Amino acid sequence: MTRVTTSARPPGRPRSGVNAVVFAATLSTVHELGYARATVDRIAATAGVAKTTIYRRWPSKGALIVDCLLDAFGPVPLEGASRAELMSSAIHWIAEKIGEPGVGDAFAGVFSDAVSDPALREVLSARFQDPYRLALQEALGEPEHRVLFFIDVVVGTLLHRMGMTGEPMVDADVAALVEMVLPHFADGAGST
Amino acid sequence: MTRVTTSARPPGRPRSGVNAVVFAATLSTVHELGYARATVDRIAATAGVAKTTIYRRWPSKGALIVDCLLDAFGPVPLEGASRAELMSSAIHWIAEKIGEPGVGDAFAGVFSDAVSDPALREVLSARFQDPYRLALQEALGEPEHRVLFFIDVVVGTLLHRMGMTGEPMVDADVAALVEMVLPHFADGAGST
DNA sequence: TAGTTTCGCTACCTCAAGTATCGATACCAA
DNA sequence: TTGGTATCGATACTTGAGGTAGCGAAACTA
Repeated sequence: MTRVTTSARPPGRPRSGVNAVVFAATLSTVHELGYARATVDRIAATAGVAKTTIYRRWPSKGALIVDCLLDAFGPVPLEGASRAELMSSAIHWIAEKIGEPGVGDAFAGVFSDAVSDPALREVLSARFQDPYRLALQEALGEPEHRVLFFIDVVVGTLLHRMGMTGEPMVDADVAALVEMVLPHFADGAGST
Repeated sequence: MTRVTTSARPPGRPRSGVNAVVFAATLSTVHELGYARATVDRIAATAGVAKTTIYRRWPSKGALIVDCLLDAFGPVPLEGASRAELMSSAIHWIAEKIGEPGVGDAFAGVFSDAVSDPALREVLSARFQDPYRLALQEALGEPEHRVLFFIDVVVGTLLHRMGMTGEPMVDADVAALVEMVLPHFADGAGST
């Protein structure tokens, strides 16, 4: 075991720490111009970075957006004494995140790209949805298909509003969403 | 009033009746290749029509898809003795339509394009969503914002499932969606 | 027969994703 | 100090798709 195991820094020039700058540039560009006009060229220019640098780190625009969203969302805050409080806070949390400038546009944009791009769909599902799904499964003690249904309803509703109107869902409607979803997922309800 | 009013056939060569053929070619191409790879070139080739003929009738790919969806969906069958039956049948109807080959892909695709294209969003909202919204408002006697919320939940959920998995929602989950939505829209409930 | 409009066809424009290459730079190890 | 390696920015390029322009031919009316 004379060789260093895994933590050895690889040879060559180290990467400069511009990921955070690129993420910020991505969100602001998407917010200003919309998803389709937020070209990688413009994002790179806004970040003060060469386009080739972005493609050296992310294999596609979709992968960049997914990483950017992962960075913007962070982990779910699964707080709340009761089951109802926990679900309510999770719904409000994601609604708030989707309402942040650029986040909802980027989410809806990459989601729509994924529809006709199986590879991107796999990335989106595995790297973005699965962590939240697993955390919710554990916190709620629900089987996988029920949590997937929960995510479909909450995220689908919020994205549909965002896509149809261009504006995030207002608080009153988010509250209505909570009121509608909670009884269906109360203990012992919705045995499907 | 010697001039012919409005019903005179316009001069020149009449348009050939290829709309139905183009719609069928659009759905089958989208079904086979997905939305992004269903280029106007391929759709035209499948329909046995020149690309310029398509652009003479529809100003953009998005407008073509919207018209194609209008043709595929047709009017909502608002049947049912009770209010619950009416909503249940409407939900099952749209779930079935979205599950038809090509329809869900086309819907999700044009929806995602609309996110970053305000003009297309306007077309989608005015020509596609509004007729159904008005019919539901009248049939249910609900105010506009409640019906919009209903549409967000139902369509958003179905499209999210379609976008994330590539497959339409199975019947059991559609039934769960009905069970979740109906109580919220029962008479006197959800006063938001 | 003249006028009008659509037809298919071909060529083209524009824009954006993604690739290739190059000299320069930053780091490590001998 | 010197070589090896991988990143950097910059520029140019390829590919693919939406959409347009212009042509002669065809179909209809008056």
